[in-house]
Amino acid sequence: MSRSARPSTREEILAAASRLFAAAGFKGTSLQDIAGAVGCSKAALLYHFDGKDAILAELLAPAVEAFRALDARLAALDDEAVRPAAVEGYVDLVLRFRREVTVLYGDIPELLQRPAFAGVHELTERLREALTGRSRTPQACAAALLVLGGVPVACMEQPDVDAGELREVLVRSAARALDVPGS
Amino acid sequence: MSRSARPSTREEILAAASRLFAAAGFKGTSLQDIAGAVGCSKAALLYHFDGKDAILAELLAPAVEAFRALDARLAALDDEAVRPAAVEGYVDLVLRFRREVTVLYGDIPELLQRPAFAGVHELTERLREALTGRSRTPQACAAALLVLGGVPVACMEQPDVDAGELREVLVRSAARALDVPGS
DNA sequence: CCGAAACCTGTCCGATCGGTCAGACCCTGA
DNA sequence: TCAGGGTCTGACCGATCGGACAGGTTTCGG
Repeated sequence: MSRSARPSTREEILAAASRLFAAAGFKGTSLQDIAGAVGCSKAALLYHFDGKDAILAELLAPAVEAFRALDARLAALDDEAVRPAAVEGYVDLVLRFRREVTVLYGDIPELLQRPAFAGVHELTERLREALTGRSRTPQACAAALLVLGGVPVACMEQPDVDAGELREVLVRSAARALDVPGS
Repeated sequence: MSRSARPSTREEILAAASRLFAAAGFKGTSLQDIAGAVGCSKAALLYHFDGKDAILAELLAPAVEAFRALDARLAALDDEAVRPAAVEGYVDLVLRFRREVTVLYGDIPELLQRPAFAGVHELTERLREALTGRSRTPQACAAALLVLGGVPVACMEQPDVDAGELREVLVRSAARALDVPGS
């Protein structure tokens, strides 16, 4: 009786939910969608899990725990050593839990497909090329995406900071990340 | 076109929708919520706009148009001049349309409040401090948020790139953005 | 003063959501 | 053989969603 020989329904549910949450977001995925992907009834999901939130919680538990472990590791370092360790640790964390992180942003793609955002995708694509100086090296692409995704977050999270000051520091940081000459 | 003597119902709807969309996301805001904030009936919204999507479209139209203008401006530049212009143009664009950009990420905060993400907010806060070396200068904070928001996007948008390679280039770009010594 | 257009409301609709429930179908150990 | 726990289903529920519709009220030009 090896418990992990065949994929149990429970594991199939988690796998399907992970895929669907990452593709269409948490809100954008209904229990019916998951049940359809697994090939069982919606009631079967709710037999194995105490609701939709419980599925999400179990799916993200390893990622959250790893985040907590990183936090504990960084807390033991002094102010000098903490910065490079935080950078490497964060990048590693995100890369290790790519799928889980994608769940967080999963609702955005569907939003971008609405008529209000018609053409924005192509604009973003060209902006990404402009940020790399129309180069295609992995280094340039990754840096461009870092700026593309980071600037809005930096602006959103600091709504009270003066726009002029924010502009100056963000342009400088972004240019450094991109290795733009003269920065 | 209506003359803007006092705020018309139509303008009140747009203002309330902008506020609510940014706070709770597009999906997270119902027509009933908007109507309640404005102080009118749900049917009144649908008299002034052809559905929920139309409200979003009108709300974001100026931002999309500005994005398009930036795209046209960048297209006329050569590969050398385009990079610094793209950086400044993008930062300016996002800062000018902070509210509109926030709508895109609006669904995330509510998601983060679910039990699955219990404690993650505090972890993120401490990680931000670690990335700045526990400093509080605006430059360091903005750079940390740029990295915090940019790394997941860079990982998500390049799912096929080898993790090891992505790790190396992201660590380097992030460290440069943060101005970490020895990068 | 009147009729039409603009504005707004209450009410209703079909669809879909997350979730509940009684019962049926196994498989297994006594 | 039968009892019982684990598994799963179909039917159903209340709530909420975006939206449609008929009709009432206000405003305004002729």
